[in-house]
Amino acid sequence: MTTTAVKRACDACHRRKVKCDGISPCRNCSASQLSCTYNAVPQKKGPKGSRAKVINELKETQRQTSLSAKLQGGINGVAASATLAPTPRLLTKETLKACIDFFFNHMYPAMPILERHRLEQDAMYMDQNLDTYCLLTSLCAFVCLQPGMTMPGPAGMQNDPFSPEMMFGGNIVTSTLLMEETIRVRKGYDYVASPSVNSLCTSYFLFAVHHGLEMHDKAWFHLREATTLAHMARMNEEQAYLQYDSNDSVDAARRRRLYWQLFVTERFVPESCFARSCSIGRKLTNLLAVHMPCSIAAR
DNA sequence: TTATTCGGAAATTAAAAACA
DNA sequence: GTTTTTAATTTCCGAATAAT
Repeated sequence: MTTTAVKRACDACHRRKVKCDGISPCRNCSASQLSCTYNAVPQKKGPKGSRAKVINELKETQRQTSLSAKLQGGINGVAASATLAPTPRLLTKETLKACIDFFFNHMYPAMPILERHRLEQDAMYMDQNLDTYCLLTSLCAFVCLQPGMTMPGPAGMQNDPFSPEMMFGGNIVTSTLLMEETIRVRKGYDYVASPSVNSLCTSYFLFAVHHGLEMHDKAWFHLREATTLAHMARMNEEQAYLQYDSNDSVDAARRRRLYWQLFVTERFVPESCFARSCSIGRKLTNLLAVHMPCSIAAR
């Protein structure tokens, strides 16, 4: 009945949800004096992962949240802690993007434990996956503690649910908030049963954040937790990597680096070091530069 | 009145599962 | 291998709302 859909609508028509004629500049843009661009990168269509994945995830989160709502007697005493579900809009897309950028621009060489493409793919579904959500909140908590990291402020958009003040200590507040969010949401699902690489990274970031905040006992706890999870995932056995090497070399490489990261951190950032305040980022950079084989640190 | 916004139906696409 | 089923993404219709 109607005209056939154009294969690609321009950015403005897409936003406005109006029919685009697909030429440049399109009629709508010309009419409203907008510059007609086609910059948006189309998402991959079609199912991702196993078919039942989403439905099972939804079931699981529903089960967990109803369960935790019952179990939770109110840890902080405030209404906000009635559930272990993620706090809506705590972690904005802008903040997340800024943190991911900062991580890969400044921290990645010292911690090559994330793979950018995978991370960005995963990030799109963080609302559906608690494991991913925790990884991202802990990553942001860690990144926003770093010297030189400025959080995206209210200048651009006005949606700033936890408005990070651009002054001293502002990032510490944000970091603490995100760290607590990670820990809280983590209680809502069983990340120990079959530890994923992401939950390992989450523990590692929790370690790093606590360390940065001078909470050394808890830092140590999370580092040990990460190590324990790594052993549970048999990351100390070379044989365990063989299956990944053939199927998913990116994942295998990540596992190897992560294991080394843990190994080096645990060995060279012992309790004695906790007594002194030092920038974990700088320290690890130095340590890893010396102790990590190039083949592993490379990329 | 016309212009704009946006919920959501329909179409499109691609991966997973089923089949031969 | 090919076909079917299913899920994710896209376009854009048309009702609701805002502007004039």
